[in-house]
Amino acid sequence: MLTVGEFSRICQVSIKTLHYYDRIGLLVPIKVDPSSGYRYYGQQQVERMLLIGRLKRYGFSLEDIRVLLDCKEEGVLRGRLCQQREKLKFKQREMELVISELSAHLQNFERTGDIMGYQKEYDIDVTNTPDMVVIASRQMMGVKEFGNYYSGLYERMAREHLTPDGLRGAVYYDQEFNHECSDIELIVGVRETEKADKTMKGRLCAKTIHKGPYSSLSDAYGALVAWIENHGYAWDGAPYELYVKTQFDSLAPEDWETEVYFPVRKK
Amino acid sequence: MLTVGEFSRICQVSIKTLHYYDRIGLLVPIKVDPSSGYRYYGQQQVERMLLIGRLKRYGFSLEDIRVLLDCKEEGVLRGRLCQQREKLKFKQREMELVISELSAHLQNFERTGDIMGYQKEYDIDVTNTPDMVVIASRQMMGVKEFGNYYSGLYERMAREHLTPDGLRGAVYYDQEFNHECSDIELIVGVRETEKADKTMKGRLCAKTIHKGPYSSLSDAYGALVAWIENHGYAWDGAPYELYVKTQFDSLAPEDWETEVYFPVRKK
DNA sequence: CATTGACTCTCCCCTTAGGTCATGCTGTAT
DNA sequence: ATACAGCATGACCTAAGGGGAGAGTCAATG
Repeated sequence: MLTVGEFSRICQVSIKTLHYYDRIGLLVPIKVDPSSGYRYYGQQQVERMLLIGRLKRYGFSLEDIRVLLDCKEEGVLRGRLCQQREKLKFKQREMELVISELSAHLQNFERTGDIMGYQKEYDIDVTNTPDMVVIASRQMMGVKEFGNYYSGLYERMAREHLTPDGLRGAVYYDQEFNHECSDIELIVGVRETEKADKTMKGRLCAKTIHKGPYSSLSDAYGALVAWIENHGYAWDGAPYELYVKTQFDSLAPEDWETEVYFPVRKK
Repeated sequence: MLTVGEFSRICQVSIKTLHYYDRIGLLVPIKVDPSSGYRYYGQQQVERMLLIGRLKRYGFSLEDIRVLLDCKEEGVLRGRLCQQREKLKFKQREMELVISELSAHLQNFERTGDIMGYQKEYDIDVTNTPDMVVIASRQMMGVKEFGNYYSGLYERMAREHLTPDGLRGAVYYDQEFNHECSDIELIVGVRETEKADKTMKGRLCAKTIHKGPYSSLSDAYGALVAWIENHGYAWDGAPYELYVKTQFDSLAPEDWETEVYFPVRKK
């Protein structure tokens, strides 16, 4: 039997951490002296503690770890580990992207001496957009669930024998932008007018093209809004994006292209 | 002038976030109606908000960002960006390591069906260690500051014309392990007995070799402690590590080797 | 003018994974 | 018996907001 101090030295974790793990039920001492409250740990708990440390490095939350360790099915365990590996790989790719973004920013900064320089390079103009015949799916959804809902639309297209015309986009109806859950309508352009959900009437829009990953899309929004204000227009309806070049064209995120439209009227 | 709602839609951040940024002084509306408390933002603040979002992606804390944006010197700004890029690259390398560790773990798990299998592969035995003639530097230090203190020792070796014998290690005196700040003594073996700080007398130790990055070193500690208990020995003194193969031998972290020693006596 | 509905305000509590005192009790060695 | 190391609990703190309650405000409509 080991006291907290001994146990903490062996496992290389702080006593506070052990107190905490006891409190949340992740690692409960085998014995607690009822009169003094002293905690005593057993040999075999060293193993558990080390495993906890490992899983923590793998990026699991303590809650996840508790569930994992209490779960006896080997398959589930293996599944969760695999899944976590994929998550880490994904995060790594994301980080790669951020680094390249930062590098580009730095270059731009050194060239122009303006820390916001990159943002002024949007070409913006006002056009009358053509009508778009689309099927649509409007829902409260998070930005990350786009994939799920899009696949729903494509499934439906297959079922109803619709022909895509290459148009893909999203309309943002929401008043306030919320990363996790917003009122968003995904649209896919189709040929069959009669079977489509609706025709989005052409209208006057301020438009620009955003090149690069979606993480910096809001730069385009900012540029557009500034332009609209400065050129005597007023914002008039839900903005939308069309995804012109994306990962589905097997392009790297730096080469993606997104058109951003803001419906406007002359002030 | 824009209301919070409008501003939040344009910049794609939540109203809550804007409230928060106002509160911490990171982005203060150009006007606040004194009677109603309503916030009004200006055009030019869109730019600032977007830049904040960017810097946040780059991994800066909001406090950092506030300082950065208020700092007018271009050089400082560029320096911080460069520095942050290096930090991100470092984190990326670390993540790479974790992924490879997880992959190895998974393989081991699938082979043995034992989630702790990897941990049982330490070869442990008891040896009488030889005397070690060392110069030493004992301090409260964090694990990450090893580099600083080691370089101090090497500097001193150069100054006093000491000859290293290839031994490098650290003794852990502390009762409780604390990542940030522990009582650790760094030691470097030298040839000149008379000029050395001390001779660490050889004595009975349980020993094992840990292969791989330092993040999983505590596995070795755990294995040793379990072994000591199970084989009728008692722990008797401050444990220490010797770094046998490290990054200074230009090896990848997977190939590093560390010897871990626990002084023991027969029970 | 009054009402409605959308918008906004502040205030308070909650999250993760513990860290940092402060104060008081316990165990053991001398 | 006493000193001192070790241990306990509890309160408060972190970063970056999210969620909700309850109340006030703005603009358009009847």
